[in-house]
Amino acid sequence: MHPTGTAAVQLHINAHDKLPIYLQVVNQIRYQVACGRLQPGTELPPIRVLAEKLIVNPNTIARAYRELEVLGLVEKRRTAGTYVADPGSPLAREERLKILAERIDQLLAESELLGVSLADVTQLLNQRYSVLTSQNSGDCSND
Amino acid sequence: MHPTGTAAVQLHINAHDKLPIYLQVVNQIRYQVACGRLQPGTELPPIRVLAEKLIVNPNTIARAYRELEVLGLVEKRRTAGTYVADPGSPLAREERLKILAERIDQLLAESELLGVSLADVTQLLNQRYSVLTSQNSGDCSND
DNA sequence: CATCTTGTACTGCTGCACTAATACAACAAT
DNA sequence: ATTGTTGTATTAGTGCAGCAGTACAAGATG
Repeated sequence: MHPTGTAAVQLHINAHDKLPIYLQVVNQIRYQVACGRLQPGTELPPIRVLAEKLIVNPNTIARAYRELEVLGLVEKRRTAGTYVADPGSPLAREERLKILAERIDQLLAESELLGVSLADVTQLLNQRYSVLTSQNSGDCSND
Repeated sequence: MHPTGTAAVQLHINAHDKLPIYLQVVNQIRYQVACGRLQPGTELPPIRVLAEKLIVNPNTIARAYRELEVLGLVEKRRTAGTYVADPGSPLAREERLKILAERIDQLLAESELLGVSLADVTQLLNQRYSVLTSQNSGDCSND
């Protein structure tokens, strides 16, 4: 028996949202992991449990967990549950950088076509960062 | 016969691309306007003509033109054709920055969720730039 | 005015993403 | 070994975006 039990992950799903349910789950867990609210080694709720709680099909949660696994954020142990992966894991970081590399390649491709220099892109990057961080000051609040 | 004729817009459509045809058209025209290859006042090909050239349905081109109109890039004169909108340089510049800002915002949101710092993003940006420029040297060139 | 060319509107088809229903496989606990 | 719990796989249903077929409205053109 586990003294800690599974994590009481707090998720809010909007069925009317244009974003797919499984992506809503993915994003919220990603965010909670990123901000430390869900710590490495924590066991996530079993697929069926979370599915029942959110009133969706288990397959939907399964897909979300699979996405998270690909992202290197969680680790599935066959029949023993799903756990938050060690963020310091080189493999996890490698995966994350790979994802970002794709986005960056797209960005650079567009910049090329628009005749915008790397320096301008960098400047715009910092500029947007400032704007976005000043808006999203609410960082990983606890309730 | 028109002395100037309609612009011989050079578009390459990939039917197998995951990106919708009408968006491929939109993007390519956006780029060509942004980099000055299509200048203000230029008449775009009639919907049917371009549709026939690309072997797609006129409605698909119509949708693309409508999107471009919403973006303020083109101006439709009821039954007299579609023209590249007037505010050339400022709008073109504006368009370019708008396009890049979108991509950059997506990139930053992704980075935040993945717990990757701005510094890392910047580093990765330069890294990918080096890789890509050593391979590709495509630009807004005129053939 | 008659006609041509332009963009528009409406309708239906198709493929795909998302979700669900259900049955299966594998390891842990006892 | 038996049982329970875990994730997995397969199949089908549903809604919608993208696209095409066709008929229409309206200004240009002679």
